[in-house]
Amino acid sequence: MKATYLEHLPEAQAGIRATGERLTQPRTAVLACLLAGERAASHLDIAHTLSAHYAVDRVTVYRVLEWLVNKGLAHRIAGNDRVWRFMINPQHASAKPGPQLAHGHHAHFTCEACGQTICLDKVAPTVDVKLPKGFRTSEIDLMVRGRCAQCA
Amino acid sequence: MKATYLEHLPEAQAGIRATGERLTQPRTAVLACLLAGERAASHLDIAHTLSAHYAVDRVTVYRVLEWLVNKGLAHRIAGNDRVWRFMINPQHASAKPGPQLAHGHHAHFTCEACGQTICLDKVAPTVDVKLPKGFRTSEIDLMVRGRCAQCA
DNA sequence: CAGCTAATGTAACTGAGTTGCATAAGCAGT
DNA sequence: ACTGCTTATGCAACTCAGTTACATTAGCTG
Repeated sequence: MKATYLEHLPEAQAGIRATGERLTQPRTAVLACLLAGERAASHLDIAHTLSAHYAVDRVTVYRVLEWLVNKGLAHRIAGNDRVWRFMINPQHASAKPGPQLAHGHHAHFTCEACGQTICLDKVAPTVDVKLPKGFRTSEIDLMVRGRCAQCA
Repeated sequence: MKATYLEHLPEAQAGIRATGERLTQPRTAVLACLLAGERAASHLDIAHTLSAHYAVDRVTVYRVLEWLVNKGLAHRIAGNDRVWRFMINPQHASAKPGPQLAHGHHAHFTCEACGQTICLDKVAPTVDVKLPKGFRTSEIDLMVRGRCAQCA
C-alpha cells in the first residue's frame, strides 16, 4: 500500500507543470503522495511514505508543502496535536471548476481514536455566524471530532 | 489593564474550592487571569500577565491549564499558529446550567491581523454534517477567521 | 502541629517547524 | 548538447511550545 503514490507521479507532474514553475523530484513526489492519500497527511507521514523509494530532506518536504499551499494545489489543516496536515484541493484532483463548499469553507473530520483526518465534502454550508459589529469573515473552518467507522 | 485579574481572585478561589481539590496560589492566579480575559489566552499571555505580581513557573502554568480543562472550568482552542489558547467555560463564569451552544459545540473567531481569539456565543447550532456511514460525532468546532472591529 | 499527599519548581528533553548558507539541479538561450 | 543564470535542495544549527523526571514545598486532614 505504501508504494501506491508512484501511480500518481504523472498526474503530479502535470499539476506542477501547470503552475509554470520548476518541475523537481521532491515536488513531484510530495504531490503524488498527497494525490494518493485520501486522508490528511502530516509532513512525517509524507516523509515516511517517500522514504521507501526516495530520500528527501525533512526541510524540503516542509518547503514543498508550503509551496503547494501557496500555489493553491493543497491546503493545510491545524490538527489538535499541533501538527499541520495537508490535503489536495479537490478542484485540482478532479479538475472541477467549482468547489463543493462555499469559498473559504473547509470541513474536516478527525477520529479521536486513530487520529486520521479526512475531508468532508457534503457539509451543509448553511453556517449562520453572528459576529460582533465591525467583524468581517474571510474563512470558516469546521472541525468535527468523533469516531471513524473502524474505531466506533 | 494588566492588573485587572486581581479583582477576580475571590471568584477564582470559589471556583477551585468547588472542585473539591487543593486550593493553591498558581491555580487561583491562573483561573483569575482567565476570568478577567474576554479573549482566549495562550500560556505565554497568562505567564506575562501574572509576572507583574507573582512569579509562576512555565511548567506550572501548563499543568494548571491542563487541570482546569480536565475539571471542566476551561477549554482549549487549537490556534492556527500551533499554540494552545484557553478560555473559561461560560457555565462556570455565569453559573448558568445550560450552555448556549449544543453539547460539544464550540465556535471561535480569530483575527488574521492582530491574532486575538474570542468565543462566539451566538452561532446558529444548525450545522448539518453528513458523515460517511459508521462515523460518529462527539464534538464540532467552528473556527471563523477574519478581521476584528479594530483591524477591519 | 505532625504527617501524608499532592502540587510546585528546576532542569533537561522532545518534536514540529524555521533559517542561513553552500551545493546541486532546472530551464532558458545559444 | 553545452553554458550560464536562477531557483530549489540538502545540511546543520536553531527556535519555540509543550512534556517528563525528580527533588522540594505547600495544602489539607487528623
